[in-house]
Amino acid sequence: MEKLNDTLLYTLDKCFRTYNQFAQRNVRKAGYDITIDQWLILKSVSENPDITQNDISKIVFKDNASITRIIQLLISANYLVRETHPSDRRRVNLTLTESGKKITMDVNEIAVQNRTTALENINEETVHQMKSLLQQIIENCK
Amino acid sequence: MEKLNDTLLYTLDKCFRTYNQFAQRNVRKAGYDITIDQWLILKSVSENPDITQNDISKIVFKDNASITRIIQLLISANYLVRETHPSDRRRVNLTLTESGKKITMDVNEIAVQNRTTALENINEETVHQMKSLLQQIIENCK
DNA sequence: AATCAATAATTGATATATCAACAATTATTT
DNA sequence: AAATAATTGTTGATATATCAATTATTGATT
Repeated sequence: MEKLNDTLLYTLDKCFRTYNQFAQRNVRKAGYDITIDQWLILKSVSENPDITQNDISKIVFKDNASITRIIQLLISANYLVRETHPSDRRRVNLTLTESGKKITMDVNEIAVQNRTTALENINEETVHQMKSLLQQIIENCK
Repeated sequence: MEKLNDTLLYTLDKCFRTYNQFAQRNVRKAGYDITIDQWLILKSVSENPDITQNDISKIVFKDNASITRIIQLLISANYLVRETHPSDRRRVNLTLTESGKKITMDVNEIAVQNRTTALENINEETVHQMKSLLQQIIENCK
């Protein structure tokens, strides 16, 4: 039985978790009481104002149920407003509040900085290569 | 504000989740009622019989509290036995039961197969490159 | 030996992940 | 139009993630 930590996917796991913790720590250190996951949802609403929760779940790669619950928190934190969609009453209409807009932009700056730090000393070409590799793995897992 | 899904770390996230779901699905399809995370813990105990929970948490890159709780489940599923450590009573002594040993090996086979599938059409050299890149990112996040 | 610091593990609180079951609404079929 | 299917979202149950606080024990200091 091969050792646990020899595999690429172990390193992938570790990298993912390390980066997540790093990013979350920095957001908190900057004084924002929001998780990266919550921010990702705010961001996708801000980028696509007419988005459905189902679409969000695909974009951020999470379960529908998780999205519902994260959105409930964002509403009670007063970052989002939910109304029923005018033309399709199954859907919900999500709108960012003013403080929702503000925190989305503020945290975005931190996120950009996080990525810069995380990718320090790694050149564009390598990043590009890696992306297509990851894409290949994603395809293989379907 | 740049688009969500352009970044390397978004792809990393997606890849990680896709692989995890893929792997979990296959384990379940094979009839084993165990999560990948639980299996990882069984595996690290089997590889290091005298391991502490703290060490496990470092190896599988999770919080101490998570490890405690996952181990509680593994004990009630009768895959693990917990006793106090003879020479240090703060520690717990973890031992795999027979069925624990069996499932660890069985799921290992599936895991090997999963990795093979996930890494299909990707050559050794590229995998190697990617590992060191991920390692670099991990370093950058410290 | 008594005190203090460090280590190992647990517990509480809250957030998220996942699956399954469900309700409401809309779209399609007959 | 009525029946059926598909879509959108919610809820329940359970597992895991994370932080903070806590207990028990051991190690180090004085």
